[in-house]
Amino acid sequence: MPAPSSRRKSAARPATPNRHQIRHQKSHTKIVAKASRMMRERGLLGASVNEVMGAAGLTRGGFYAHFGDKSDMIAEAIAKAFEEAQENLFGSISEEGADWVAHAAARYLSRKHVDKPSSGCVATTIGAEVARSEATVKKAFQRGVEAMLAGIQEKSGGTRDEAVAFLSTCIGAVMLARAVHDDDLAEEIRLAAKRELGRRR
Amino acid sequence: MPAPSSRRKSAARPATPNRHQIRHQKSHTKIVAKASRMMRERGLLGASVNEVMGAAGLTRGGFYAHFGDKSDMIAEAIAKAFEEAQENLFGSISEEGADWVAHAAARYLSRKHVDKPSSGCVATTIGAEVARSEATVKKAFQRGVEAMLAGIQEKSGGTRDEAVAFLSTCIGAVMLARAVHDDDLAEEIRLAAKRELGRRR
DNA sequence: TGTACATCAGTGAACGCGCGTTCACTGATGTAC
DNA sequence: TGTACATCAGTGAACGCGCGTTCACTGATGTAC
Repeated sequence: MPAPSSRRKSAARPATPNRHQIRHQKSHTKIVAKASRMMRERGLLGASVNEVMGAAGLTRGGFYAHFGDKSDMIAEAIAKAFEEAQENLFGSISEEGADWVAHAAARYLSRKHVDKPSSGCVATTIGAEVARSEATVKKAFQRGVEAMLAGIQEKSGGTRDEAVAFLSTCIGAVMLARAVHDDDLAEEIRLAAKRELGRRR
Repeated sequence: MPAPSSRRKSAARPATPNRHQIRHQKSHTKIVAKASRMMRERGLLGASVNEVMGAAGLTRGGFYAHFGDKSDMIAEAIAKAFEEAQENLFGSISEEGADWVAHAAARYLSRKHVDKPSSGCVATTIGAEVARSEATVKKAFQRGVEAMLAGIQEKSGGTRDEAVAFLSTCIGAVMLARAVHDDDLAEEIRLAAKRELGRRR
């Protein structure tokens, strides 16, 4: 759900927000930002309400003035995470077409992305948990995936099928590289996927 | 860890197991089997000791006669799950080379596999959780991944890079298809990945 | 401008619950004589 | 073959803990006169 955030029955908001509203909005933004990072670091279950609120400088009691339940927060955090990740991973690549694909693959399959899930792609860290979550969460996830696919297809100039395969390969490879025990194998997976995606032009 | 299963300091086992040992072994096998399914259905955290033991027809107290801690059980369950999944997904495909790839992709990316995670590939369901788990678990996962990669490369006759990309694409696509809200989009992702993998020969 | 009351965002203690783990135990099986 | 004791696998109550959620509250801000 976008944001039924307010306690009130929500009569149309006045043009200029007052200080209560500003404070609420700032807190809301901070909670979602912290949730979106913590979620990627520790998973949906690992990002507990108490800890997310603490990271945002608040206490747990205030949570339900912002969200109906934990799933609502997760849904917002997913939307935020997709925006951020799409910017980090695919933003400011000047090339287009086949060259874009190679650059995007190199960015997605960079050592940095594998090593730092907290600012990376949501799909690699919580995809499986989303699959077991309720509709609100799955819908937010779907919107993010569709945005990524649309972006990939536009920039790469390829088919929809190619965009799907590209994203799937990226996600699978990063997840495998993170899950495996030895760094050598992790690197091998990462680099193999990067080479394979770079070859397709 | 393979199986430090016994309570005793484990003097070499006698050639013929007695009834105590048979019972213990049967329970052990059943616990691991239930864990391996439950884990894929609900995730590592979702497969609680209590519920796994209950599913195996036992009570929670007996758990620590079989495993040092929950991670040990998870590690064994992962090994079991990889064996089972590799048989289900890639077993008995008579074709070889490029034809094997198309058949294996069709099997991995089947509607059935997407709809039934409990007997499917472990990587799609718990990969991200494994990445956050301790060494025992990651090592078991790694062994499974290496076995799959070796199997793929042998049967497909392709390069190691191609095997890595193939597996990554399969895993990413199935995870996405499960996580997304609308069935239409799920099917699109599944079929797109299947078509793309089938084209490569 | 000054006062009295309403409304707001956030606090912190409390709730019921399920988690992983421990431990004194029970009843079946194995072993020694 | 029969008896006494040891050893086994599994039981079930109990532990401390963190979870999501609720609620009476506090102090800051907004509003009416």
